[in-house]
Amino acid sequence: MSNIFNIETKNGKQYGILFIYILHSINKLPKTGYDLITEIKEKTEGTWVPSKGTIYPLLKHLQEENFIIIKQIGERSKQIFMITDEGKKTLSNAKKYGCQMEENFLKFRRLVSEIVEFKNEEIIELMYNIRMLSVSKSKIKDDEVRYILDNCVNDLKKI
Amino acid sequence: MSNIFNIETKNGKQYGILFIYILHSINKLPKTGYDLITEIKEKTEGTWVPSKGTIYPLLKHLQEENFIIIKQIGERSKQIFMITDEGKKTLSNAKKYGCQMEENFLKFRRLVSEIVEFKNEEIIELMYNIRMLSVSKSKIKDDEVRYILDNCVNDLKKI
DNA sequence: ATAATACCGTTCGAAACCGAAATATTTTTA
DNA sequence: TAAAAATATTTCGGTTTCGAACGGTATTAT
Repeated sequence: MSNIFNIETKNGKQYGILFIYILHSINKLPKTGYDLITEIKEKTEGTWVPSKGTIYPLLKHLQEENFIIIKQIGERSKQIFMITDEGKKTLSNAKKYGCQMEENFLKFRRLVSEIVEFKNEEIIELMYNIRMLSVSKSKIKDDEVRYILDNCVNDLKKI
Repeated sequence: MSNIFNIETKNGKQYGILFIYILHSINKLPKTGYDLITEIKEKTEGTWVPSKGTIYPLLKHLQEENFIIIKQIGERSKQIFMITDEGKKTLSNAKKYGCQMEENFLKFRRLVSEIVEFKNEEIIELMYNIRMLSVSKSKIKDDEVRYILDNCVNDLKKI
């Protein structure tokens, strides 16, 4: 399942979603490993809670690769990490491929739709197209996308 | 990341997405391990390709648990699997919790959207409504749902 | 004042999955 | 006609992630 949540840049480098999220989050505000676990848990309402056995080794690795450094050490061996210039560059580069991740996820989700949602393959495909188009077109004309989706909701309600 | 791709039934049983997909797909048409790998690869356009090392042991396990049996053996040691009554029951039971996985996806997706800087909560919410309405309304009037979704796709394409 | 909980990090065995290598046969391509 | 590709399965070492156990301190609840 690695391809679904990985980004692969031009030079063949692969970054997992946790790798990217850590850089993304620390870029916004320096924080601890404990903070990151808590934040992800809250933001996904408990559906994704990376293990300590995953977070702490990965933070150490990010340090070794010079993407982050320890900004300060507080009480209880608290280690507050901050992003480096190298980390910012890597994050920025990875985000260029963010739509790749989005598309992969939507493709995977389409398969899941077949199992748990719709029996009609045509509707599955239509839903997939709406999702894909919404993401790409909203970058151009956000308002129009929202208007169209809102109309769709209203039409569906009338059934 | 187990919660995102698992369904957990009332009695605490957990089923992975691959487990469920295999039962779902074989329920529709008996097939081989090779067929399953190929099918998943095609349907997700290459974003998810379970490994042979994953599929074949899992098929063996499903057999041992009496969810599937070998319907026939063809050329090249081809093993065609079909679902059992026990398998159908388990599949049916798991599908009842399908919406659980959908909810998890939505929550996880919000985090992914933050990373890729697709910040439009309103569009995500509208998409969620469209999906919910489509599921429920398609049970009543499949044709009308398809018509409305098709119109939506066409409108989005015009942007 | 004490116990429970929350806040911190480290580490390693187990589980799940991957991917390569191996084996084999049939079909397609050059 | 021979080579390449596709169809098939098995297996196992390696990788990734988890989760439990461990160690520790500060805060909150009883």
